[in-house]
Amino acid sequence: MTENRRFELHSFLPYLLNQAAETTSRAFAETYRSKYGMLQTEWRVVYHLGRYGDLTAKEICIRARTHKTKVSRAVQALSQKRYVTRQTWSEDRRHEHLSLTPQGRLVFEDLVRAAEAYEAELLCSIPDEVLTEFRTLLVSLADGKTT
Amino acid sequence: MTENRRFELHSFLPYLLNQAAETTSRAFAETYRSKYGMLQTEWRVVYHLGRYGDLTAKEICIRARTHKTKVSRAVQALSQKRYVTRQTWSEDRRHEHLSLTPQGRLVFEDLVRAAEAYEAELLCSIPDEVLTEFRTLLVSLADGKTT
DNA sequence: TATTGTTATACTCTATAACTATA
DNA sequence: TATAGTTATAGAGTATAACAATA
Repeated sequence: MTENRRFELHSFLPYLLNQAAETTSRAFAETYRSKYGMLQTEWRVVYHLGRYGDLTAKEICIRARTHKTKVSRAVQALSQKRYVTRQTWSEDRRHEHLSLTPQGRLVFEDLVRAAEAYEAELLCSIPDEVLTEFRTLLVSLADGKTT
Repeated sequence: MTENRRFELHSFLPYLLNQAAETTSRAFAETYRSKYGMLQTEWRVVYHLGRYGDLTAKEICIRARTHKTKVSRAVQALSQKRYVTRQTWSEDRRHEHLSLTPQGRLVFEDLVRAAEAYEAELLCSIPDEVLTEFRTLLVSLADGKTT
């Protein structure tokens, strides 16, 4: 900390991260919103079902670090849109197996393609080593580790 | 883009930025919230008045990239807390000059110290060159520049 | 007509508590 | 009792339109 450098909000990391997150998320959110009428948690649920196969709501909560109330409402919305089906498991009727419908799988595949293309565009000018370092730093900040 | 690497949400930049922004912002927000009962926009308004001197609401909107409705409500709240005073300008009665009260200035100084300490803690293990590069990247992402 | 600032409204995201049905 | 999932509610952030007062 240099004593004679004044504090600048515009270099303050939480502020910068917020601005960057807002800008980059908004553009992608516009994709799943306008094409499929989905919200953020819905996209995350579709992603996890598409990427890891059928899961219960509980498993999605853990993998996506998302609270059960959010997952519950997302699944309800996705079910109404016919992107996800729910089936009570006979051995323990508290669990529901969630699956993508064929239509839901198409949505998943389309959104993954869109996400890849969008990220490639965002990062086209950044060398791989820098990007790796950047991601590592973001993960450690996200995990609340100061080291 | 390597063809045989599957897309991972957990490396997707908007997702990572969101997580990092959430974690780092929450900790600092807890400071101005619990000590002074302030919300995010209120802290930003106090910061701009403390850092740049008296301003009109309009000027804060421009500098802080914040919509006038948010600034309006923040100023109202700060005025009730006696951190900010508002004075209509005689030459153009549509403008209001906003100033920190002495109490508001103490809040500003305390929060700037807290922000500096918090950021130092967040970044203690990151070399200066990396940090500079990191900030530059965040600014360009926040500005929506792909280059 | 244009500008500064306020009010109203709605939507998204986050967070928590209380509830159900099952076990 | 504990667990999976639902419903209700509130706070915070974002966005837009309509408005009043002033120029």
